[in-house]
Amino acid sequence: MSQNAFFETLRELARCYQRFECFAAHDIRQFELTPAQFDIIATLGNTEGMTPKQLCEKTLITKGTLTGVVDRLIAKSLLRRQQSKQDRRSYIVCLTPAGQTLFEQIFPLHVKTLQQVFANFSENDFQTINASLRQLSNAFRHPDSSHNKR
Amino acid sequence: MSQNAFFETLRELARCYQRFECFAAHDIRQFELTPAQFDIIATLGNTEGMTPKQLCEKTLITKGTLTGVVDRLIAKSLLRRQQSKQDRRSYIVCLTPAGQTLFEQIFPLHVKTLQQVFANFSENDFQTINASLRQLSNAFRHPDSSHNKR
DNA sequence: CTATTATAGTTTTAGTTAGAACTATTTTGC
DNA sequence: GCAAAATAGTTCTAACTAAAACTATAATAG
Repeated sequence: MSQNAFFETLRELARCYQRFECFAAHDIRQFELTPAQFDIIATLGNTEGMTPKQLCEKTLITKGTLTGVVDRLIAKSLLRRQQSKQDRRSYIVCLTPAGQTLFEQIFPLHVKTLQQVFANFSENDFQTINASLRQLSNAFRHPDSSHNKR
Repeated sequence: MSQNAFFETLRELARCYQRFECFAAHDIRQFELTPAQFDIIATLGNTEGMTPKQLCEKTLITKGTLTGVVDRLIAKSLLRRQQSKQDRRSYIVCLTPAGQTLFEQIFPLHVKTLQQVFANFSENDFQTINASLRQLSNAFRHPDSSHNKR
């Protein structure tokens, strides 16, 4: 069983991710947003807007899911759709003024929380952690190549 | 912006976890199970069964969710509920013979896949990665203590 | 012993999720 | 230029998700 050291690692990975989600959700819920909704708002902040396809790539939300998340944010008047001139299948999603205002409230606050969380991390810590995460990520995209869309 | 090195790390964490989920789902779906269902089956394998509470702790599935997942596995005749004698609020969940058979098929196969994925990882790699993940996890349970249930 | 409090599990709600099938448009190959 | 293939987004389905409110039972405190 000791040759299956990956069990421990996978458990740690899942726990780590879940704690992060749970932790981040705390800040976010105070503004009546869900984590997915926050992800979209934060991604669109300080941009001229982008297509759903670009949003999917940046946020790791899949396209079928994105439609619904964007719909709900539009219903809250935080986003709007803007017709694209190059491609009639597509459009640009961007923040409304209300969305912009919300972004300016919530984003700095969230950054501040994270700065506190990571206050004791050194440059070197981050490099080690990133290397670890990349090594893991790469392992998961390896075998069949029929696996894995990301 | 360079002082906010954590952005990169958080993105890597999310990507890593998602790739793992997506990767693991591939094996699992071939047996008509969802990741959450597999998690339960794998946890109950080689045990005498356990209470929902214990299952929640081991699998990171929350209690409200667990009820539904267990219900669906019972509907597939892979699990059964067994009344507890000590506590009438509770019961024991365990594999049926069919569940046991499925476990014996799918679990070794999944382990084998993972062994391939991690074939090039050394003992030392795992230690480094685990240390990284624990450092991250600990950061997320720190601040208010009002955060974080896990 | 009884009232209070805690715990085990369920239900409800609103939302996210992946995957697959679908529509509309664009791009490509011949 | 037109048929075939690719791409952008939507819709549909089944399931998972967290959180909160709920029911039933157990443990505790006075």
